[in-house]
Amino acid sequence: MAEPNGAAPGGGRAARDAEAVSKFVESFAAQLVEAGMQRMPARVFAALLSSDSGTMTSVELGEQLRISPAAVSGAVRYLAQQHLVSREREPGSRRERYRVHSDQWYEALTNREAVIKHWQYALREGVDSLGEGTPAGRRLAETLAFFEFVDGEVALMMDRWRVHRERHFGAG
Amino acid sequence: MAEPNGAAPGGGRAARDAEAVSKFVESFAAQLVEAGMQRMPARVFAALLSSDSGTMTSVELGEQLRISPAAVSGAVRYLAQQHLVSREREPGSRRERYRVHSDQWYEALTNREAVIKHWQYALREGVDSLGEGTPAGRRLAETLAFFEFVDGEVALMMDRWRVHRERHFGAG
DNA sequence: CGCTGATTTCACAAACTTGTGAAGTTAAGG
DNA sequence: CCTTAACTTCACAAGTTTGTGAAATCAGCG
Repeated sequence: MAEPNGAAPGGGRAARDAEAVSKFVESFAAQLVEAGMQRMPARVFAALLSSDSGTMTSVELGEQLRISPAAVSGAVRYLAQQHLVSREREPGSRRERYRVHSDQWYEALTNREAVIKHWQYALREGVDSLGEGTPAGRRLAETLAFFEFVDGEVALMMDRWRVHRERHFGAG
Repeated sequence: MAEPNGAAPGGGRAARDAEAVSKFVESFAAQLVEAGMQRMPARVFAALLSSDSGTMTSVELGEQLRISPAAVSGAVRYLAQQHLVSREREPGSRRERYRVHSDQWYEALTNREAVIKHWQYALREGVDSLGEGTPAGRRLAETLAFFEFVDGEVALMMDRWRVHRERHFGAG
């Protein structure tokens, strides 16, 4: 049988408690679902996050999560599109490995670039069609200003985070 | 007929272009849906946002959005729970008004207090059950540190926003 | 180049969500 | 207290989403 998570029992380190891992995976996935991610991508992502190597194959994911290859395929496609995981072909094998980059995933969380732009566009439309001078128009203009403010602030915050991270966790 | 949005035609100001308002309401609601809000709450909220007085009655909402009283009821209950709207009883009437506080709603967006706490709890559980010393445990610890960092930064950012807002929009 | 194992695509059944009509509850005003 | 308008609750039908099995496609390797 394949050894999930790159930690082979008897391989020099105590075997991971499969049940504890699974418990974490499911509860973390539940958080992701609550935050709007679909169930399968959430579970796959959580499983990858909790693997020591940060990579798992399709088969390993299917076994840990008890889902079909089709479900793994769909989840991975979604995660790759969102830049939350990358795909690697193992040289000399037709097997693929999916990898989570620990430092990229939460950056993606804050990279709402496209999303923020859509909000700003919708709000600008609103200000125009309701009229700048109307109370409703002014309310929307203020909301728009808030988004513009946040947009800039988040970029600065991430710069500070990288410094903070460097200090506490060493170079990436 | 009830006059939606508190702007009575012939009441001294040009009548709002009902179709333009509706177009904005639906497109803004679509953004909210994309961001994870259910359809009805999103539409009700967008309608309130685009009303001049910032308040609408159940009947007005039902007419503008073409939905049943039951749908209005459910949507409003959800929005009130999320502190996105408040309910007011008109004195001397059995009719209720629902109000959006322009400055409260985007604050609520960033007040992920409860949500952030859940994430932090889930991640701490994960660090514990996977082991602080393992690669996976370290990955989770770093993610947890990120959330803690963001938590603090967002609070500071909102302080700066209030100053910025005061300057550009005058006192609330 | 065909064999074979890995991954993807596709149609569908099951499960879940959503909004409605209708009945039920509440409270203002006679 | 009875009437009646306003709001809420509830069961259900319609619509949507989700994950699966099976078939199809892809890519090493002999």
